[in-house]
Amino acid sequence: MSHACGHDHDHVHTLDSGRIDARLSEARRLCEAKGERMTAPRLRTLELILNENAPVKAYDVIDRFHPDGAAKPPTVYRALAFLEQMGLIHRIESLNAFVACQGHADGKAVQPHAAAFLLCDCCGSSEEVAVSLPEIDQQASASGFETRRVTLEARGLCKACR
Amino acid sequence: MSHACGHDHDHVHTLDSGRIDARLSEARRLCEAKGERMTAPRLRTLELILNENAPVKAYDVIDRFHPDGAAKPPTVYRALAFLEQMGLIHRIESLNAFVACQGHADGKAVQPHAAAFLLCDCCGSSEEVAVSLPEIDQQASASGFETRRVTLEARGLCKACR
DNA sequence: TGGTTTATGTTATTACATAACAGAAGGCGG
DNA sequence: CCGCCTTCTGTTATGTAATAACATAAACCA
Repeated sequence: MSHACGHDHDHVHTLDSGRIDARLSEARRLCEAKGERMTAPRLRTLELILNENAPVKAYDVIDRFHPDGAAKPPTVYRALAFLEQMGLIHRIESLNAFVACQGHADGKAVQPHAAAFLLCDCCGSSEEVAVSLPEIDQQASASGFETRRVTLEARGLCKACR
Repeated sequence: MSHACGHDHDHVHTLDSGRIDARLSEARRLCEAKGERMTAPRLRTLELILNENAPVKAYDVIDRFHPDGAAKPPTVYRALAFLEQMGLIHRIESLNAFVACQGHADGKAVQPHAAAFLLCDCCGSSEEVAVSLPEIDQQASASGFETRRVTLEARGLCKACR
């Protein structure tokens, strides 16, 4: 896990394969429950995102998709759109990248939810946190604004990198 | 001011030229005060952003830069980076666009600040609101995370479009 | 005025994302 | 089982966003 800043970032570990398999199975079940199909490209895309516990670029998924050679962009972008709709991944706007939803890990709740992210500019790690936003809700109502989706991303340095 | 959704959006008005001139002068003064140079391409870029009171795409600025023909991308991207550093514009991550900072309008405070945005998906208008984020600050400290910059963007429908 | 720093001009390339259409696979009523 | 419809995938091409690298020019300053 080498990085732009030159450090090793041993603390940014990958999930072991058993853990990933468990989350892939869970994703399968979730889709089935919603009457949606968890197809091969969707599963492969999710697998590649779960392989990192940091946001992954679409073109990294594209490049790693096949053992020999890359996938075509639409294949992956379509899978990403689907996985996002299912609530299995989140798009990180400030990075043009995608990260697995932490709400599905460790048997936590599987409800779709608004999420906030703590994004380390040094090691690239991502932590998903749940927050309510009373102030912006209030400002929105005051303006007569109907909020549909909120993006909340904090960029900075994680504990290990400080 | 026609838009993708097919409406006219008369409520998304442009600033009159006197107002824009005032804000350009104010921007000049701000740069002078900071010992920075408000050059022609920077001023022109700011002018084009002030012409809309909605987020503007970089390539729209590029296309409109000269009366006859477009500017080269680096010219505009460099100006945008400068204006953002000066706190005169904000980047809207979820739109890949830039909007003038409202904190400089109407003689309000000129301090650099974290801002939140209410972004209408129908008419494209943007409203900048000031909010504090006690919950995410708290979550960040709990994780040992040092926040440097926060992106907060609410997408939805403005009062006029609802 | 000459050297240094900062900004711009220019060419080229890289990164990110989707349109459009053809074909395959799954679902379902007959 | 067949035919139809819908959904998903494959493929080509293109559109959109952003930056690298280096040459030139302008401002700053000793």
